[in-house]
Amino acid sequence: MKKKILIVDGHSIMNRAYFAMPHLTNAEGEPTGAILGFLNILFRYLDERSPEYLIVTFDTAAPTFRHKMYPDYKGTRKPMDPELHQQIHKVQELLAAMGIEIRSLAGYEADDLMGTLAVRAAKEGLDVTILSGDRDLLQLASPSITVTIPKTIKGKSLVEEYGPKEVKETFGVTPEEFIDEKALMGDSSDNIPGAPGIGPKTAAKLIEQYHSIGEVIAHAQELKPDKVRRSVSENTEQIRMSYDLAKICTDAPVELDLEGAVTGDYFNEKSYPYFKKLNFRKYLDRFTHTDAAPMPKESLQLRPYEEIHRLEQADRIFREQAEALSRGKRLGVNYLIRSGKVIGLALAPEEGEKNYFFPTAGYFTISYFARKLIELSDAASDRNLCFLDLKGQLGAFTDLYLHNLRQEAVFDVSVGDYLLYPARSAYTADVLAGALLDVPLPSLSERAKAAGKKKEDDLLPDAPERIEDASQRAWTAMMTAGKIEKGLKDADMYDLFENLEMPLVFVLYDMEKTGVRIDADSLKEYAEELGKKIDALTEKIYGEAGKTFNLNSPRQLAQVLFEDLKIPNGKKGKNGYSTSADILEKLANDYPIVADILEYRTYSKLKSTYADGLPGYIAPDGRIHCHFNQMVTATGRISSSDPNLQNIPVRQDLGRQIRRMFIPREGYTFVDADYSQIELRIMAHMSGDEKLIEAYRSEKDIHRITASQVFHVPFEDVTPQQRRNAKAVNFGIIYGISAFGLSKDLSISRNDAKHYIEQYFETYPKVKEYIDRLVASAKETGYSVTMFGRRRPIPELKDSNFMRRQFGERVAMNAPIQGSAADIMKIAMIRVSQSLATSHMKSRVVLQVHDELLVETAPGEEEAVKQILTECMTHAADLKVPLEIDINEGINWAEAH
DNA sequence: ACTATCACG
DNA sequence: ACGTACGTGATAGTC
Repeated sequence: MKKKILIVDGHSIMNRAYFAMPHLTNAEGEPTGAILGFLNILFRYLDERSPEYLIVTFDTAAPTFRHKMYPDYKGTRKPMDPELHQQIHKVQELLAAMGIEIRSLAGYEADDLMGTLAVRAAKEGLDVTILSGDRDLLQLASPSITVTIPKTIKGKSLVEEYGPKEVKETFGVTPEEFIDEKALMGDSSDNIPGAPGIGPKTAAKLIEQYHSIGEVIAHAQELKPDKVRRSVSENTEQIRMSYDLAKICTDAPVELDLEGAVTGDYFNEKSYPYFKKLNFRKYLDRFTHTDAAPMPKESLQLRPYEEIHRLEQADRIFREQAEALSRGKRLGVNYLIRSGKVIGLALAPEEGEKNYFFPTAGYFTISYFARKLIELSDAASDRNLCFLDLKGQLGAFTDLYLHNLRQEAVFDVSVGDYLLYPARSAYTADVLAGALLDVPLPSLSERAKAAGKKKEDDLLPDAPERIEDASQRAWTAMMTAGKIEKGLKDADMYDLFENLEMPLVFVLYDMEKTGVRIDADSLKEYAEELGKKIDALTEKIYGEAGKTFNLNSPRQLAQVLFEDLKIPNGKKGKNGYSTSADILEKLANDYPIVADILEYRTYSKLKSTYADGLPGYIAPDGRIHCHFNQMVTATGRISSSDPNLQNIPVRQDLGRQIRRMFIPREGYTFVDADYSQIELRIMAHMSGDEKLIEAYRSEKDIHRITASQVFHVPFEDVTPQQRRNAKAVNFGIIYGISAFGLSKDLSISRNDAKHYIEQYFETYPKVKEYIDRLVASAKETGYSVTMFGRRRPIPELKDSNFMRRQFGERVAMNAPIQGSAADIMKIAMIRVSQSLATSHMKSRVVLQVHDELLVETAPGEEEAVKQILTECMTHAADLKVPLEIDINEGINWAEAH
């Protein structure tokens, strides 16, 4: 077996990866897509073939010998996208850290370098593969040199491999003749002139007949037609020069250093920080050890932990830390919790060289921890008791103790960092340590993999990896708190953090802990009914289609509707026909099968997501405890998951039945309050448009008033159609208006939509000024701001891509409005929760759905709850228009809403 | 793991 | 010429 060498065309593979991959970024917002694509292509080959040697080549910026020969060489080439340029630098650093041989040569292109290295390696008896995105390299194919070109067809990555035989078969010329062909036809991307008037077709024909430019030129006079004959005979010099430009040099002044090119373990200590920074999970999982060498610039050292078993020792440590906290020093705290059970507590003191871990099993109780942490919170002189994802930690306290924890002493770095960077994918220790401290901290799942486990769940509850992880979480909280605090203060968001987001952590924890009761029996009955309807409809649809197929498969459905039944289809999307509701609705009147499918979709959604899905979340207490996520949305809203209780059906009767199954505990009732058009009211307030403000003060149907004013008709004469249109425009403004979006929503022409928008802005000129101001300000500062100072960075506004820039503008219009509404609701929630607590009421907020709060109300507290909700919600902010709510009581959620 | 679809505000 | 309404999460199918 011959030994194998892989020679990679760095630039061209990066280029290919850049255009094939979506725009990915790491935690710092730096582009990483092309690098990931590059690695995917590279490792696809390495994993499959395991070559003994590997060299990656890159071009240099310096002019090459070709420029001397022909100054216009590559003269028409556009400058590289800066986003790609940046990544080429980074991939070179990464490859170097991995220990991969990188070669480039001033005065020569990577092609020449590859050509030379390939020929020398072949001479050494190696089996050579060149990996390039570029067909130019095909001229190098020989019995021992294969040229491999990665291809992406419909998202699938494949490779094409060319030896001399494949080149001849595919292109009809030998590798050597490739050069001759190019010399004749030229190459616009490299600005190689070739023979004017001779394109790919003619060139191929000439080479097929004469095999080389020498022969073509020698027979110039015989060539036909006249045009070709003249072009060749008048441009012989230019053709010869083009040949020299096109020919890849195979005797560049370089040595083939096989020793440096030996392949090895690329997932090593040196490369770990680079992968960590890039945040490529796929490759991070390949590391078998996670003790990374520090980054070159890095001086921070990770700390070891000491496990404490003796009570006196623990008491002493807590005493010392209480004293340190009173002096303003920080302390990082992290409970190790595993499926609800506390395994231990980790502390990371600001002073000292080690962390501590206190295990529960046989040594300490959770009451001891809770008492000590309460003492620490009392001792703290500042918000210097630091946590990471505090809400996830509060379960380690029992209710009584939690009540005594001094909330003003705690700092949740995850929440703080979310305010600064609301677009991060996660706020875990490894992400924060990487982004803020430049420390490559392994995630727990990496630790698990390095310990030989398949996933982190396979680690025992008290595995050393988990303890180490807890210790580093505490450390990360302690270490990042200062930077985050400063960041928040510099951005004028500390008040928002202190008085809104931090108190909200406790409110959301309470809501999750309380949960909401659900009637499992009714849900089951409902599921059975739906099942019958679905079965009947399925049969009916199969009959109409004349065949059976999987109704849930959009692909198969599209095949049946648009190909078998030949129903006229709107348009083909990227991956075939769309079968989405808005397309099908337009066909439902003419085709009964389409109407049935829409009905089927409704039932099947209700059944799978709600009727069948929700029961799996019912806890032993008969209630669902969803998660209210505080660090997910870019705008400041809360999200709900596991399950999502913010998207329970309400708009249609059948779906709304599910809300009947959300019930209060025995003897209690539900009181539900929701803001009336809070976002439009915010817009009226922030724009200061007198007419719009007046409209809200009049307390009449706002969409009707809008219609009346925009379309110049008396209030009483507004038609339902006009009201609908006005409503759509109102929403459009909030979403970041565009004629296209509005036209699609209303199924009207783009011109009509544009006209509506113009009329709207004429009616409310200050709204126009306001949204223009939002965009201008976001462009200037790079972020949008809500009424309460919450920011959303909008890097899309600076994007080179027009579409993404447009998106940035819509975001700049929407985020302050949606975000201000979220701020106001959060203020209301905190006040409601505090009111209920200080008056020692038993009623509890159980759900929040963006503009709605659901309170499980104890008997006798109904009126008080209504009063509290009304007071807290309507006075959460002082706007130029009233903040109104609708409020109702009922024995289930549907009735209360 | 990604895409299409659809539930909510 | 480009190809969009803003913000979420769950499910099923397909790769």
